[in-house]
Amino acid sequence: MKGKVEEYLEYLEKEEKSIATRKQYGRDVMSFLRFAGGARVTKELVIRYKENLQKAYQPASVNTKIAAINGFFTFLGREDLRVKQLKIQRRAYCSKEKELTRAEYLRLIQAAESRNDGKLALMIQTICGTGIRVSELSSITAEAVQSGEAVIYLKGKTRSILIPGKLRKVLSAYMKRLNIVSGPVFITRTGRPVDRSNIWKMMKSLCACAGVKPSKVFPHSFRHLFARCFYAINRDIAKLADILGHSNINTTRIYIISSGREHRRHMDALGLVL
DNA sequence: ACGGCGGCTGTTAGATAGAT
DNA sequence: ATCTATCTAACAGCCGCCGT
Repeated sequence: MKGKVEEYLEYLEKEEKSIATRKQYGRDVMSFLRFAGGARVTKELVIRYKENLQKAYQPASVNTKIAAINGFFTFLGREDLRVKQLKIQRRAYCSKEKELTRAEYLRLIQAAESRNDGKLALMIQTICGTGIRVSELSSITAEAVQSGEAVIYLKGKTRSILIPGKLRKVLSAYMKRLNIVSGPVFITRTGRPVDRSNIWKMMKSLCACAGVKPSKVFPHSFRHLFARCFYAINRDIAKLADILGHSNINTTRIYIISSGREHRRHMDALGLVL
């Protein structure tokens, strides 16, 4: 089986799977083969592997690993070895450990300003003001700011998002100050778009100064804050899905599920317990 | 020391194929 | 036609090295 892994990866490439997927699958298949340790692969063995995974990983992670080896078995023509994924119930509320409030957001911006990191303050506001993903930040170009519209290509599709007027104004001023006339607005001294791991690091470094729990501060939490604020104001989930670039409303629902606190309040408000 | 940058593992967001 | 299971692609978190 080991010899077939290379072929499997080549096959995935021909199937136009992305590099990230191929790397993930390659790693997962190899870790299964290490578990098998050269023994003949049987359904029982695969099931035992699955049980082992469950002890060490989150259910969702177990499922990605199963997806990888299932694909491998199908590639080998061994459908009989495929195992079922774990079932996961959708959460009705999210933990408040991760839910960033508006007040905390403002404190973070202030913290960035006060340490003269205007770039970071603007990057955060750009993500939060448009709802884009951190990897989409490089799509915010000088051209996009001028036209007020950014075209984003990700997850195999393109979409365009609007840059709100106020944000355009502050970004223009920033660009003028740094003499940026084309290409991505947020660049490093080498001229390349700021790397996401650095954005992550910078955001975390603001926490102590702003008095915000670090667990709440990471690039995606600002996208969530955008979604919650948007929904709180106009209650239009279909429109929100368009802006976030979701082709499926179910995905959008993840963003607006109420916090545990709010969920509890709603349930108390029912008044069914005397 | 400090930001830039690449890379690794585990987790989650999000699209899609297939069942109902 | 809609919902769900499955699959895929990205993010989170972290580390280590590098050049300034």
